[in-house]
Amino acid sequence: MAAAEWTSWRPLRLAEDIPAGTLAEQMDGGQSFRWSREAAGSWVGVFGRTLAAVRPGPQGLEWRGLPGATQAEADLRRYLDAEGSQAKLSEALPWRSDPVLRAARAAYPGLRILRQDPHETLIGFLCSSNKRIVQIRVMVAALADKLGEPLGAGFHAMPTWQEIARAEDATLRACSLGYRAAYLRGTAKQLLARPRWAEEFAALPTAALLEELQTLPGVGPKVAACVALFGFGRLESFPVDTWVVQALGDAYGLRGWKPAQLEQFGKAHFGEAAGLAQQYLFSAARNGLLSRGAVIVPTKPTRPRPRK
DNA sequence: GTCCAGGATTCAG
DNA sequence: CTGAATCATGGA
Repeated sequence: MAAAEWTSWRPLRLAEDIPAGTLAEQMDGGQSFRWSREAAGSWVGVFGRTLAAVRPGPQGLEWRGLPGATQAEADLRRYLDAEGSQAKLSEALPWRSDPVLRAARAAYPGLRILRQDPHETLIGFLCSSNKRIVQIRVMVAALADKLGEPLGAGFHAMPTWQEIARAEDATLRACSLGYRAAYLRGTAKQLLARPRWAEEFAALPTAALLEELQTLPGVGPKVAACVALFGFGRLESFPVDTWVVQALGDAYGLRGWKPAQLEQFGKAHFGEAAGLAQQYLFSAARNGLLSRGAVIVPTKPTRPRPRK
C-alpha cells in the first residue's frame, strides 16, 4: 500500500503548552487506546474519521494530517482542549490543601481529559475490563483494522455497531476479545435499534447518564464512569479502577474502602472536576509515583534487577 | 506452572 | 443486599 502522504508539520497553538512527558501520558495513559508512538517521538492516531499525528516541538505542539482533511485541525483542537477550558478547572482543584494531588498534578502539568467521541469511548472501555492498557490497544486496533472503514494510509475508523453486529464470530475471535466479544455484540444489538443514542444520552444529567449506560451489557459502574468522563465530557465523573483504589488506599489512607465508597469520596473531595483529579492520580499511581501514604519522587529510572 | 490485568456478571448466602 | 466464583486471553 502507498506510504502516507502527510502534510508538513505545523504548530498547533494551545492555550497552555503540553510538556513531552505529559503528552505521552495523555495519548497513551488509558484515556484513548487509538494512539501509537512513532520512531521519531511523535504520536499518530485516529479519532472519529480524522487521522492525525502530533509531536512536541521547540515552539510547542506540532501536528500534521492528510492533505485535504480540512476539519482535521479544528477537530484536533477540540480533542485536545486547545482553548484551555480545563485549565481553570484544574486550578480550582484542591491541590493547595492536598499534597498528594499537588504532587500528581505537578508530575503531569497540563494533563487534560481528551474530548472523545462517545461511540469510540464506549467500544474502547467495553474491551477494557480485566485487561492491561497495552492489550486493550491491541484489541481496539484489531477491531478497527478488521471491521472499520478504511481512512487511507492503512488506518481505519472504529467500526459502527452495524459493522460489529454483522461481523463473523471468527473475525471477532481474531481480535483477542475473549469474553468481551459478547459485551460488544450485546451492546451493538441494543444500540442498533437506537441510532440517536449518543445524542439522547448526552441530553441526560450525569447521574441518569451513568444509570443509562449501565443498562448496556458489559457496562458496569467503572466503565460507565469512564464513558461519561472521556466520551461525554462529564468532568465530575470519577472512575474507580484498580489504580485509583491503590492510590486512594495508599496515599489517602482509605484501605479497605469499597469502590462505591471511594467514588463518593472522590466526588466529594475533588468536586466538579473530580474526573480530572482522578486522571492525575491514575497517572501518578500507574507510573509508580505514589506509595504508602507518601509521594515518591523518583531520582533515577528504576531498572529491573537481574535475577538468578 | 502461577498470577494478574482502567471489571462485569452470575450465583450463593 | 454483600461477597465469591467465573468469565477468555496474553504477558510477566
